[in-house]
Amino acid sequence: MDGTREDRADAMFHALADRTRRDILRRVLAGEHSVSALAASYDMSFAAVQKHVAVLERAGLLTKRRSGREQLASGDVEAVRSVTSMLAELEDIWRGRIDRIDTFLQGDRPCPSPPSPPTPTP
Amino acid sequence: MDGTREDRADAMFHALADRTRRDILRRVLAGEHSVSALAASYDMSFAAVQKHVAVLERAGLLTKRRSGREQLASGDVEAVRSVTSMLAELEDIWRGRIDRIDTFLQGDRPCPSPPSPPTPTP
DNA sequence: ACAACATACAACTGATTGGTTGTATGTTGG
DNA sequence: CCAACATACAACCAATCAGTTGTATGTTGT
Repeated sequence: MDGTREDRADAMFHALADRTRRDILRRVLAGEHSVSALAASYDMSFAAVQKHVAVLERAGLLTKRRSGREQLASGDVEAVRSVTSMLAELEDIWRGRIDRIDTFLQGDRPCPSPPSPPTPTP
Repeated sequence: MDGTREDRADAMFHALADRTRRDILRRVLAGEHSVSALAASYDMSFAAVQKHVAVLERAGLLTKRRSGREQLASGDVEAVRSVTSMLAELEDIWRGRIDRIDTFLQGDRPCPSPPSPPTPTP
């Protein structure tokens, strides 16, 4: 049993499930920002913003790079794309349902239950 | 001040940030399932699964339809697509950064700070 | 050197979450 | 009718979360 794939999905969707973090992600996708520059934009403590940045970093959506005494955060668009591809998988599953209905209406084969994903029982 | 847009995003990403819920979503995107049929697939109580279904429903990722004594759940692919489009917005912002660098390298105009999204301070 | 800045991290709090059990309400097949 | 089924919902619990304050550590400009 692996789980690292699903763990990554957990971390990414969780990171995106907070509007402050989504806003931070927008800023760092637009360009590098130091943590304190980010913190200045929000009506909360520096430590709170720092934690949000850490959540985004753990999820891989953001990377940090030292520059003197500042820590410059930058959004990782590849990580965003990997989330998009997870959603694309969901769409594919849905498309599979339609295809199954099509073949059924054509009297083709008796609905051969699609290649269901690992079907974990957590 | 609205917030409903961001509220929807909160609900959707939160709903997706749990592997059991993602698994349920896969199943109901593939085809209708009653809540008890879903519950039978997981090693947790019926009530727990029922709550997961409710979270997905509140996020709009799933709709329920009564059929006799059963409640049939079906995945809403349009909602999945709306999440995809939120991610596409993020990618666009990133693309904007690249474009700005391009125009800068062309000595075009002095980086006219992109049309930053509402920039809320939560 | 040192004061101001940028960051990191620990400890605490209230709210939310994911899970449980128990109970109540409809629905159906025989 | 009624027993078995499908769902709903409340109350509770442990864990996690989002925020706070406080303290420690490294960096820089003068």
